[in-house]
Amino acid sequence: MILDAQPDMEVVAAVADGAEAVAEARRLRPDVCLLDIRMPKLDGLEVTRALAGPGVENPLRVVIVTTFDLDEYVYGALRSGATGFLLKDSGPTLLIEAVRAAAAGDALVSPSVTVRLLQHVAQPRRAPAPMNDPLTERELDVVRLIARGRTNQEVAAELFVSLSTVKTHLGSIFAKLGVRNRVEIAAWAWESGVVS
Amino acid sequence: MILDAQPDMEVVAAVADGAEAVAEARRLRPDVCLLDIRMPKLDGLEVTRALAGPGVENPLRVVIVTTFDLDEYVYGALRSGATGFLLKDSGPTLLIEAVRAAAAGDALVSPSVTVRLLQHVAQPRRAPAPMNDPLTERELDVVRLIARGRTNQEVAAELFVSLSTVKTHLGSIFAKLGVRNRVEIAAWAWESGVVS
DNA sequence: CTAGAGATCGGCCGTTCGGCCGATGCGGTC
DNA sequence: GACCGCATCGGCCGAACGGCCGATCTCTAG
Repeated sequence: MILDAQPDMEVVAAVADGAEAVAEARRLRPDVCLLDIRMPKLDGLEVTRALAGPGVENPLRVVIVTTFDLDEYVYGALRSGATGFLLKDSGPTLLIEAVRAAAAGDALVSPSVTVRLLQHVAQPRRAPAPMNDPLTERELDVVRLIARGRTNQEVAAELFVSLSTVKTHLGSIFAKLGVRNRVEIAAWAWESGVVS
Repeated sequence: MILDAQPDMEVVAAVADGAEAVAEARRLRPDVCLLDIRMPKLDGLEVTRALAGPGVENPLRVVIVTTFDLDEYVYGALRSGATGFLLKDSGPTLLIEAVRAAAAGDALVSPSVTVRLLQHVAQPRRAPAPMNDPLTERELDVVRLIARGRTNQEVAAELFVSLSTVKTHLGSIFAKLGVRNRVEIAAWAWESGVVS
């Protein structure tokens, strides 16, 4: 009703489950699809992948509308190809704007969800592990290369030092960060924004 | 005018440059500040850092409103502490919603900007290996644990399988992702959002 | 019924990792 | 001059990793 009341919008179909959604969307090819996540037969993420996922030739614009504000849903939806993510408490104004944005190829995400997305995009360096002892600049060089998957040998070559030196630095990093292997170094580097 | 017409909003000040913005915002402490980026004396990003940047004790909510749709502005604004980013062509509806969201501690970003942010958050882009072959659910279980720094032995214990099984899965993952060691798996997991 | 994909296991073997010892130089500070 | 943090190197060794082979079991699709 909200959308049909808009002069520039028309609701062309309403369906009861995910399988119907895929069938009707493929038949009618609407400008925008609104999908709930929890639906019978196929859930919203699977429908999204079918209609707009990577590898689909003429992807439709999909806006997810759901009551469930879970991070796994958000990332799942966006990775599946959704161009919008709305919580059902967003009000009619945002719903209309989200559809209009999707039709234009843009994306509108609920403000309460956006604020969490931005933390992942723009987080300044904050160590997840309590770091009483800061890393030296040289140790950070090693961390950055380790986090990109380089072996000790490759790190040594890229920093123009010997393998022994790299291993010494690694030992210091292990002690300072309180981690036990190089993958935990990589995880720390990604979480703290040392690499991105 | 647009904002003052809202029953739940009141414009308490309007200033001519960045220096004034900082002074008035500190004096009046409004619920939300709207800032342009290009301003005399201090630009919007510097003002944002002063009012809402990392390390500020009682940060204000800042919404950037600008005509310049540049990635460096977007990321700069969000890293500086902005809780919203609007383009001036967004229309009055989104402006009102952005202010309302900011007042609630949420964040609204222009749809045309959001669509680019989402590509950075949700698109697993990997030049050498565009993943023609998706990982199975079990392989993803292994990836998630590996990315958190678990050893093969620990992964085996947590998944209730043998060490051999973990190594077999790892071999498949190496082949599918086109990587050479477990740290590159971790890096892929963080980049693609499999872990966060 | 058959073929294939996926999950599960085992063994062998060379490479890499990480811990632990020690050592040298270089630049600061007290 | 003495001390100390930092970067640089070396050797040794056990554990972990990763490649390569083959194998069984289940489930699904044709």
